[in-house]
Amino acid sequence: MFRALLTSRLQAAFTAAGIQLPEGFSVSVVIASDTRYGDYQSNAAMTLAKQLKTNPRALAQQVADKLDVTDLCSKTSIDGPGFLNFTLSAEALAQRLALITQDDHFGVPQVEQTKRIVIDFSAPNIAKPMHVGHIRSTFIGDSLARVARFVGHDVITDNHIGDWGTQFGMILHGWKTILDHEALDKDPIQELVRVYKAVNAQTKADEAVLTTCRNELVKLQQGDPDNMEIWTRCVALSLEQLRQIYGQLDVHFDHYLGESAYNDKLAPLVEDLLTNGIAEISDGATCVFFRDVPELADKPCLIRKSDGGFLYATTDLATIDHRINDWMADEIWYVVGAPQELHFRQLFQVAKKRGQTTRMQHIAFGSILGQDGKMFKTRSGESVGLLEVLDEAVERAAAVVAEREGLTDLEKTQIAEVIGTGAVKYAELSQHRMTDYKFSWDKMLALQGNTAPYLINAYVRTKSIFRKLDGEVTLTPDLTITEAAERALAIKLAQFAETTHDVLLDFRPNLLASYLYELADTYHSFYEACNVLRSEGAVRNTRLTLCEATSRVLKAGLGLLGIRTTERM
RNA sequence: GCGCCCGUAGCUCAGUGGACUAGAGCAGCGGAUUUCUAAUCCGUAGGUCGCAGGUUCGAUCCCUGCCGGGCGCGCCA
Repeated sequence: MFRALLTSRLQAAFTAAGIQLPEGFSVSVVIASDTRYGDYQSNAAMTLAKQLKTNPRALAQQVADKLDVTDLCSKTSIDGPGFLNFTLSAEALAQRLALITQDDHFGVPQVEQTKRIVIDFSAPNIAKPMHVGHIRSTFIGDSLARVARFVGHDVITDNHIGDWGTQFGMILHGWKTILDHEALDKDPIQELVRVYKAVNAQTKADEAVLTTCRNELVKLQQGDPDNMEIWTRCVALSLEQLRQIYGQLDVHFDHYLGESAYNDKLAPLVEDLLTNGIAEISDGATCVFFRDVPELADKPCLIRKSDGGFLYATTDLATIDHRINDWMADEIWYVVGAPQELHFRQLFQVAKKRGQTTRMQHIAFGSILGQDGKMFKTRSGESVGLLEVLDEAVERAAAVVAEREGLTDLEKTQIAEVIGTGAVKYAELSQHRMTDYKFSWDKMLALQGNTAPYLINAYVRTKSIFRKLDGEVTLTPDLTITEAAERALAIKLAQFAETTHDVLLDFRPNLLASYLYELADTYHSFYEACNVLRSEGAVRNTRLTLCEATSRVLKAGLGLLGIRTTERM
């Protein structure tokens, strides 16, 4: 990619100019923010001059004299207080373009060191419907998994479903007293939710019910056959429904290892921690204290309740063991909401105490808020169901597709599905993961402007051109980039490589989303300015190559966001 | 009380690892098509980048304080 190439060339120029780089100083070249001066820029001379207390422009000149980029750039310049600017040559761009149309990875370099990365995301609870709150973890996690795989990592996706929580006390009691079997056959989750809510309400009114529920839970945890059977059925029913939703979303997991998978590991784990002196008993509960970590000094991590029950952190620790010991994970990424930041800091500290050096990363994200600006309450309050959102999205897309001509009903249905779900995914992924946002139907389901259909439409436009060619696609290396719109598109296409790698630097799919939007925007402008089919010779060939490259990058890029494309719309 | 995150156009949000006019979308206004299918394009209008200091040649971006909002802080997950 150009950024990496220019960076190493610039680095070499510093060395050739005999300039000693201070410890920790790295020469950086970035895509130009102001394209008036060039396509790439570096402020290395300015930042270095500051440290060395010399004149930045003079330093830049010294380096520029030694810079050898004639094979990449048609022009380099020193501007303003000492910016080094690079303008790519038409030849270099043309070469790059050809590569994008041929390379399996569209010119995106593979990582030098492949890592085995376990990504933990989505993690819905059994016996509860997925709601909009699951959108973020599911889509961000899925996208990061796709990007990590694409650049060469060995990724394991694991859905750590909540199949062993205290909610089962209520469900078990409800199952035995108020379950409607007919309703269960019809819509299992809906019936389980009804039961759960009903019992939950009972416990509020009657303490005795709460006690009964607790007893049911204890019996389950002790392996009571009846309760185990009910639990097994609940899990099976829920999983079936979950898989269906994931299928619709095109999200796939290598494993569905829920909390229950670690049940028999918890007691030995806690014993082990006590034996090693990592954990201690405090007020009857088993805790790990972090007295040497100031910010956690008064925030112990609880791993066993005074009644002997295990906790969230206990299961997570056992899960870490499994991922490290059995899966040989080099890294573990947790795509979980920001409110759980403290939990993960504690968890990682415990792992550290246990001598585990695997890199663990909490990829946090902000909350989806209701219209009142407060978090959707998953426990008591109402939230919007994920299925409901998807159905509505597909419906709205279908209304638009219905007016199109030349499409069969089946095609229309498929297009509406791709566009509807794509719109929902894009609405999430185009947003910075840390910002909270208010849930809005209109935003989530918009089909115009900066949305999935806008990007898919650009792809469709590339496809329709090749359809008109009717097989006559003979792209030759004979490229001449002359028009401004052609050049702008070529440069955008080349930046796919940088963007894809940047996504993983800070786990931000929205960088890719906004890149793809810009690419589509640039393509739409190119499309208006440069007619492809009516042009001739090398110009036509160049434009066709641009279309082909755009087509490939859009499809691949959207694919990395988990968004599918259609050939027509 | 302590900690974390956020505060950018009417609305919803990007962005900036320091450059002259801070970007999109939606909503508003004005244009473009007997097309390579307009879910498009072009133009226009709209912001003292929460407030106050500090560092710097230069800060929306870094530092400090404050204000506003969200979330978290021992037996839920």
